[in-house]
Amino acid sequence: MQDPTIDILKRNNLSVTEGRRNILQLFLNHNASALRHSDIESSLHGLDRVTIYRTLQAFTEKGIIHSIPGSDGAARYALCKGGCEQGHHHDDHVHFVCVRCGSTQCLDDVHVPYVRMPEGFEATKVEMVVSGICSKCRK
Amino acid sequence: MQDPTIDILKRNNLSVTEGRRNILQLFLNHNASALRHSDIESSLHGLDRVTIYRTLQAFTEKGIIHSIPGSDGAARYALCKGGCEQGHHHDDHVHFVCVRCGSTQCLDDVHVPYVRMPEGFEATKVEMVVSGICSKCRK
DNA sequence: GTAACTGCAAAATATTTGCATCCTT
DNA sequence: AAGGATGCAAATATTTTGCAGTTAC
Repeated sequence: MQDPTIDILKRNNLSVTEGRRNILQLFLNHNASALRHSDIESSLHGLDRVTIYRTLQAFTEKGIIHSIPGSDGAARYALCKGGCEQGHHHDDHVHFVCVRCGSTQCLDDVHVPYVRMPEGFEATKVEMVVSGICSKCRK
Repeated sequence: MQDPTIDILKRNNLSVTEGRRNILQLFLNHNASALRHSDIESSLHGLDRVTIYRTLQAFTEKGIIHSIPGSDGAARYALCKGGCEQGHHHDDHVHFVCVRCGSTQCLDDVHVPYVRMPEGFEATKVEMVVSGICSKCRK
C-alpha cells in the first residue's frame, strides 16, 4: 500500500476507484485550505459533477472529510485530521475565511472554546468560523 | 409613528412600502427564530421572490437584520438587537440550530468567546453556530 | 456474480440580473 | 418630477434523484 489514497479508502470500506483516489489526492495536496465542489470539478475535468457530490457525501459520512459552514451558499470541505469516525466528527478546531483571497483554512491549533448553553438546550456540535485577512494576504 | 415598522424603515432611509413593512413585521413576530427566504415567501404570498431577496439584502446592508451561516445551502436571517449600523454588524451572540425542528435561534445572552488568532491572522468577524436540540424540542 | 460506483438526463432549489412599470417622497 | 422599489422574465448556480451501464471485489 504505497499510495495513501488506497489505504484510506480501504480502511473506510470504500471501493478504490480512480475518481475517488483523485479527489482524495486533491485534499491531501490542499491540506491547508478547504475545497468547494467547483474547485474539485475544475481540477479534475472528466469526472462527473454528480459523482463528485456523491463522493463528498460518502467521505463526510465516513469521517474522512468534514464540511465547513459558510454564508456564500457553497459548501466547503476539508480533511479530518483524526478522531473522526463513521458518522462522528470531532473537528473542534476553528475555521478561518479570508475575505481577501477567499480561501478557507482549518486552524488546527486553535480549538473551539467551551460555551455554556442556556437551560434546556443540548449542544451536540459547535462550529466557529472567523473571517478576516489570512497570514498570506497580510504579507 | 404608532407602527414600529414605519419607524424602522424611515430611520434607515428606506422607502416605506407595503412589502417591506410586511417582511419587517414578520421578523418582529418571529423574534425568537431566524427566517429563510422560503419562509417569508410562503408567509407573504403575492410578494415577488426577487423583491424579497432585494429587501433582505437592503435590510442586511442597513444593519436591520443579519445573516446566519449554515451548511444547508439556504441563507437565514434574524433581527439585529442593537449595535448594528450601516454596514457594520455587531452581533456577537451565538446561534443555535435545532436538528430536530430545524429552527435557528439567536441566543442573545450567550456571547461568542474570545479566541486568540495565530500570528499573522487578522480577525474581523467571528461566527459561532451550535447545533443540537433546542429547549422546545427537549420538553 | 453481485453490490457498489459512475455517467447522463432531468428536476428541484437558491440566487442574480435586466428592464419596463409603478410608487414613494 | 425623480429616484427608488416592484414585478416579470430569464439566466446562473447549487444540489438531488432516477436509471441504465460499468467496474471493483
